[in-house]
Amino acid sequence: MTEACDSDPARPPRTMSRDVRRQQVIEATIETLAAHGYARTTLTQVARTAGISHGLVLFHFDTKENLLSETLAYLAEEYRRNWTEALAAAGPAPSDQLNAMIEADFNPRICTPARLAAWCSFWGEAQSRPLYQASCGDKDDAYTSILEDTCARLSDEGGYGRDPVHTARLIRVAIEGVWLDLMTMATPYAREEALCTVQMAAALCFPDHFEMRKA
Amino acid sequence: MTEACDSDPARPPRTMSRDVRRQQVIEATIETLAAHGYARTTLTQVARTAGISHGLVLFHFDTKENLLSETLAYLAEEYRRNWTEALAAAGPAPSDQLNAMIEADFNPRICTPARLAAWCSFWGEAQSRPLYQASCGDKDDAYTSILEDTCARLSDEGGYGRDPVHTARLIRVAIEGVWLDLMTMATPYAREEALCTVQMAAALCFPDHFEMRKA
DNA sequence: TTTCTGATTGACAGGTCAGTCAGTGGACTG
DNA sequence: CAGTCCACTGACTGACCTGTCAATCAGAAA
Repeated sequence: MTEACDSDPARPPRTMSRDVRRQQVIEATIETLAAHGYARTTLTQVARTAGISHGLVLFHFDTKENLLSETLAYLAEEYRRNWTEALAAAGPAPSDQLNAMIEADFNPRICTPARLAAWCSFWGEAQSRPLYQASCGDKDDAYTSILEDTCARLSDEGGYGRDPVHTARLIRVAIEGVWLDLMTMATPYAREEALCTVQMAAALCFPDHFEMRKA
Repeated sequence: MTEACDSDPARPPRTMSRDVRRQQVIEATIETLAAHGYARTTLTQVARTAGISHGLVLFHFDTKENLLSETLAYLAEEYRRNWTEALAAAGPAPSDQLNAMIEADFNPRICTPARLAAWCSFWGEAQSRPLYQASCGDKDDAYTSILEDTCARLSDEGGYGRDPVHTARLIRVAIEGVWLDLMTMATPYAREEALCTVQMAAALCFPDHFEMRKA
């Protein structure tokens, strides 16, 4: 019985503020989804990962369904904020903005094995649950329209004459495709390698603004 | 006791009836996965879809786990045979072969909503189940190496100087990405439109051999 | 200190599901 | 016709999981 030393002043307090506890449970849910998959994610397992009782999980989230949909919303919002901030930090040139959006998707902070696996779990269930489909779809709708706009401006600026809708779609599906690779392959290639693959697509579309890097 | 002579065509089709029933159950499993998602796929639901008792499902497949992994193997084999046959039917030119492999992935027979949804269900669980990961991975390994070889020959023939590994990967992730679109979008674009997106990627890589069609 | 409030626990109820099993029925055989 | 085989059924069991609830506990307020 080596309970954490009661004298340790750094030990987290037994009770926590509502928001802190909720975020902790959501992070535990992401970990559990990644480790066991959607079908084997139980409240008891999430609670164990978070180091609390399963009753407390329901105290904060009412139902399992609600916990999962809030977790998805959390991931979607995290994703949105990530590329929004990257876009704001990038230069005004369309090529800089396009590159910023691409690189944002491979930011080590959000492109972790656990988060990718959690996304994949939700995709697998989304088809049969309109609630999830909405979250996944909204995430993409915003991203897509900005991406199309950026591609349109870059195409105009460089005189490429590309159709922005199809160009943006190609880049977006390339990103989702390498994500799927990173998730489902037994020994996936590096995140850097994944980024290069997408940048290769951009270089093929806009050769004067992107270079074909080799991993 | 001699095994039923499944090699003897004159014999009454006792074993064949067994195979027919098994395939029927597997098709019902695919339907159920698509309609309810992996987590809500129960033996009772599969049995109801197939119009039999749930005891019979277990009679033929022993365990639920086994039913699901056999369903995945069935899908993987169906996928493999589809592109293999397409390749055999195509002309010998690398560009014909590449186009055949791409078009095969959008063959209406395998690119149905139910099958795409079933694939997605398995992807969502594969991360936490080495058994599934093997089936998904093997499927891709064979496809990838042929695709890389075809890209290499096409690149040589046309003097494109493309790196076959990265080019093949881009085309493959584009395919997987549009598949994911078709699965997760509330109102996805047409299958024909998806095919065009992938062919656009091929046209960017090999402009003298593919044309940029507009949907 | 006492009181109050809200976080936290864990036992429990209700329900679902995978897997078991004894028995049924139809087809084939002798 | 009697016997055998085997696909097939459906009631049943044991395990597990979600959600409830009364009791407990920690910290803030009075």
